Amino acid sequence: MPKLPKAYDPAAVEADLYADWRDAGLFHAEPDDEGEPFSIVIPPPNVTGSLHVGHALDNTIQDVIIRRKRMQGYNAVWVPGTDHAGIATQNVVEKQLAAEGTDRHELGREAFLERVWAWKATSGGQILTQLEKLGASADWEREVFTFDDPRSEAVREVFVALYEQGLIYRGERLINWCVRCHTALSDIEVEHEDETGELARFVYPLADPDAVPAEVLASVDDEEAGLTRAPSGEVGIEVATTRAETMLGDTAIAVHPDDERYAAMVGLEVRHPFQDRTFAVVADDYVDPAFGSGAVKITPAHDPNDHAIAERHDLDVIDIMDDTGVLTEVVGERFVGQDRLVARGSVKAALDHAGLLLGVDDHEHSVGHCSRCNTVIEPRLSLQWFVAMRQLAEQAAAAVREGRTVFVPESRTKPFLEWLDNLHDWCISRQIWWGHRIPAWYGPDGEIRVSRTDIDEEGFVQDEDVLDTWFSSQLWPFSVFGWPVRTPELATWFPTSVLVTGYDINTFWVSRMLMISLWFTGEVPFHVVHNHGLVRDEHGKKMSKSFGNVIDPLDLVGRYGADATRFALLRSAAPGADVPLAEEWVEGTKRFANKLWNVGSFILSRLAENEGRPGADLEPLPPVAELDLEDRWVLSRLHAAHQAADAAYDAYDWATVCRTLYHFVWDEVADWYVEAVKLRLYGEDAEAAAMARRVGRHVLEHVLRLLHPVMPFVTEILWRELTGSAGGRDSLMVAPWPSAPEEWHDPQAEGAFAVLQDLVTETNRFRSQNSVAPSKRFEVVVASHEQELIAEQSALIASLAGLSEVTATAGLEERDGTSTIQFGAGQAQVELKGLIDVDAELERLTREADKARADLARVEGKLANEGFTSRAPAEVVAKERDKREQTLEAVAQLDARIAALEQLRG
RNA sequence: GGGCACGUAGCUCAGUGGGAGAGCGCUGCCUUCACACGGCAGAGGUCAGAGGUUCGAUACCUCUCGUGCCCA
Repeated sequence: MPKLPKAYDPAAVEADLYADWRDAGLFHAEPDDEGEPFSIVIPPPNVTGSLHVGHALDNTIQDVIIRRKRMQGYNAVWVPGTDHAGIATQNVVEKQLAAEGTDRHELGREAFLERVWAWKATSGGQILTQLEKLGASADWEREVFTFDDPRSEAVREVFVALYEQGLIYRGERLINWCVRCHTALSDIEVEHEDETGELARFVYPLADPDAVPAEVLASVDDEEAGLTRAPSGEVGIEVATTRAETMLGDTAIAVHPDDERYAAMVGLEVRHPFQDRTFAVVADDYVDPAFGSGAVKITPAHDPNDHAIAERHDLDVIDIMDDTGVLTEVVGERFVGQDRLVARGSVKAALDHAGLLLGVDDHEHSVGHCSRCNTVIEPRLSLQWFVAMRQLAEQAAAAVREGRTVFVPESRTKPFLEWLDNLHDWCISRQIWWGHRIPAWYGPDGEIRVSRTDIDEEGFVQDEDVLDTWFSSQLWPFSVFGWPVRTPELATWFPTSVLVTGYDINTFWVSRMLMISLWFTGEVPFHVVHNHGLVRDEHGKKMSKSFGNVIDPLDLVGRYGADATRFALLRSAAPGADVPLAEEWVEGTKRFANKLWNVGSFILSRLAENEGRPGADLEPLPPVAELDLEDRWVLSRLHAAHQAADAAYDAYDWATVCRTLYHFVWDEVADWYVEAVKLRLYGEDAEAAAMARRVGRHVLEHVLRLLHPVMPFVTEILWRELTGSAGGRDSLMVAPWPSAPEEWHDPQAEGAFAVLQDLVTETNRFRSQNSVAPSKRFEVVVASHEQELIAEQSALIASLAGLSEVTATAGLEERDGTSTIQFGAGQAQVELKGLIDVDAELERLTREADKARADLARVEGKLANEGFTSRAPAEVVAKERDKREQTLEAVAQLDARIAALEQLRG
C-alpha cells in the first residue's frame, strides 16, 4: 500500500472527487431506476442569491439525507433549481439601470424584461455552482427555474382554475404598501419591530359646541369629562395617534357605545382643522374605552381596524398618498407634496400652531417594515388580486392534523396550525414587471376575462401586474416534475419525501405548498417537513453585515474543507434549536477529519499487498467467539454507535449523529482500539496480526459508510484507498448502507475491556503525578477479583500502559519501597526504587514549593496592605484572596509529597 | 397583550428520577514507530432562584427572575 500524506488535505481531493461522482452519473436518477422512490426538492434559492451559511446548512442537511437514502438503495432524487424572486431580482437590475442613468419606465416593459433575462443568463444562479463546493449531490440534469416555460404554464393553470372556482378575486381592500418597492405586499412579507415612536394627542374641535347639552359643556374642565378644552380655547374631543399625518385622511371619531363620557357627543360633528370639512362621532364596540382618551380617530384608507369600522358605519374613505408615500392634493395645499414622514412633523407643528395639540409622548409600538427593503410599510386601500384562503387553509390544517404531513421537530406543528387557522386572504398582485403576469384582460364596459391563452381581441388589455413569487414557488414540489403534465417523474417522485427548511419560512412557503398541492393534486406535497434552526454566531446573535459577524461558507470550505464545514454546521444542529457557529469550531472539525484520515492511514499502512478489498460488500468476519477481547469490544462499541447513529439519522437529529460518530472514531477506535491492536500488528504471530488487520479494516470501512453522508469527501478518498477502487461507479457514495449484527453486542467484552481501560488510565495518572516519563517501563503486580482476566490480558495491559511486565496475583504482600495504584477492580503494586529518581524529584518539588511560597508571600503582602483591601474593587480583592487559598493548598500538598519522598530515601 | 422555547464549566451546548458531561479555551508533562491538525494527566460547576412531589430532584410540578423567538 502506498503511504498516504501525513495530513488530510481537502483542497487536494474535493474537486476531483466531486467531478468523478458527477461524471459517473451518481447524482442522477430516472423514474424507472431500481428501488423505492425517495425525493427531495430544494427550497429554490433566489436566482440573485449567493451562498450564505443558512443555505449551507439547509443544503447540507438535504445532501446528508439524500446520500444516505441512495446508499440504502432508494431511487433517490434531489431536484435543484432557483426562484425568479420578483422583487429582489427586479431590484438588482433596476440598480444597474440607475447606475446607467436610466430606469425601467424609460426602457419600457419589454426591453426591461429582456434585460433581466440577459442578466439571469450571465450572472444568475451562481448559488447552485457554489453548492457543488459543499459536495451537494443534487441531480443537476433536472435543474429547473420558477419562471421557465413549463413552470409558467403551471402557474397560469393554477391561477385560472382558482379564478374559475371563485377562489381568486379582484377587490379593493386594505393592503400593505411598500413606498420604496412601489408594490403591494402580503401580510407575511411585513416584519414587525417594536420601536419607540411618538404618541401625539390633540383635539378635534366640535363643529357646533352649542349642540352639546349645556351641563355636559359645563363639565369640560373636569378630569373625567369626555370633552376637552384645547389650548386654543376651543372645546372638542381628544384623540391620539402615532402617525399624525393620517389625520389628514380622518373621516370619523369612534367611541365605545357604553362610554358615558361621550354619550352626548355620538352623532355630532367635529371640524377638521386643516381641511374644509366636518365628520361625525360614531359609536363602535371595537373601541377600548380604557386606552387614552377613549376616543379614536378613524382613518379608513390607512388602518385595517379603522377600515373595518368605516365599513360598519359607511364612512368616507380618503387615500392621502401616492405610490411613493408622498401626500396628494386631497390633503390640501398646506401639506401636499410632503413625504408621509415629513408630514408627520409638519402636521404636529400645525396642530400646535393652531392651539389644538395637547402633547407628544414617547410610545412603544410595533411598526411594520418591508421584509425586502426594510422601508416602513404603509397600510393602504388598493385594488388588488386576492386568493380566498379559508377553504384551502382548512384542507391543509386537516392534512396536518391527520398526520399526512408531519413536522420534525414536532413542536413546530402547533404554531403552524394556529397560523393556518387565523389566515387572511392573500394579496397576490405585485406592481412590478419581473414575474408571472396576471392572466386577466380588461375589455370595454369593465369586462374581465381570465384566460389560459392570451387574449388578442381589440379593446382588451392585460393586467399590468405580476404575481407574488410565492404564488409560483408554492407549486414547486409538483411543477418541478412537469405538472400539469402527468410525467413519469411526477408519478414516481410526487409526493416528495421530505422538505428541509428553516422554520422561518413555514408560513411563507410550506403552508402554501400544502394548501395548493392538496387542492390541485389531492396529495400532500411532502410527508415530512424537517425544520432546522437559523445559523447564528457563537453568541447566538443573528449574522448581519452591519454587525460584522457574517461567516462566508465558501471561505470556510476553502480553508477547512467541505467535510469540516458540513460537520461543524451539523454538529450544532440540535433538533428545534438555532445553530450557533464560530470559525474556530470549524477548525476543530477539520481536526476530526484529520483524525479519521490518520486512523485510516494507519490501518492502510499495515495492510499487506493482497489485502485490498474487492467488491461492494463488507467482508464477513469470523464468528465472534474466535476474536480477541479488543476485537469483540470494538465490534460491540461499533454496534452501539451504529444503532445510535442510525436512529439519529432517522430522527433528523444531526447533532447526535455527529456526536456519536465523532466519539466512536476518536475516543474508542483511535484512542483504544488502534492502540490495543498494535500489540498484534507489531508482534510475531502472523495469524494474529492478520486477524487484527481484518477486524480493523472491517471497522474502518463500516464507520466510513456511516460517516459518508456527513463527510462525503474524506470518507470517499479513504474508502478508495482501502478498496483499491478506481472511482466512477465503484464509489462509497453508492456502496450499500451497512448493518450491525446483533451478535456484535457483547456486554461481557465491554465489561472486561473497561477493567483494562481503568487500570491503564490509573497507571497513566500515577505516571503523571510522579513525573514518570511515558517511555519509562516498569513492572506491576496486580491483585484483582478479575485475576483471570488480568492474567490473560497481561500482554495487552503492558502494551497499553507501557509496562515491562504485568503479573496477576490473588493478594499483594506488604513490601517496603513500593506503592500501589488503586483502580476499580483492585490494586497494582509498583516498585518505586529506580522508577522515581528520588533526588531529582525532590529537587523539582522543592523548586515548585519555593515558587509557590514566593507567590504566597506576594499575595499575603498585598492582602496585608490596608490601602489595597479597602480601595481596590471588591472583585479584585476577592481574586487575591482566592489565590491565597489556592497557593496555601499547593504549598501544603508539595510539602506532604516532599516529606513522603524524604522518608523513602531514609 | 397572547403563545412557545430556553437558563448546566470561561464560551457554545449535550444529558438523565439515584455517580454532573462533551467540544473549544485554560494548566502541566511528553516529539513513544497513524496523527503535535497529536498523546497523557489536570484545574474549573449552588445544574438561574424559591417552594412542592419523592426514600432520593439538575431532571417531574408550581411560582419568581432572566433571555430569546413568534403572533397581535
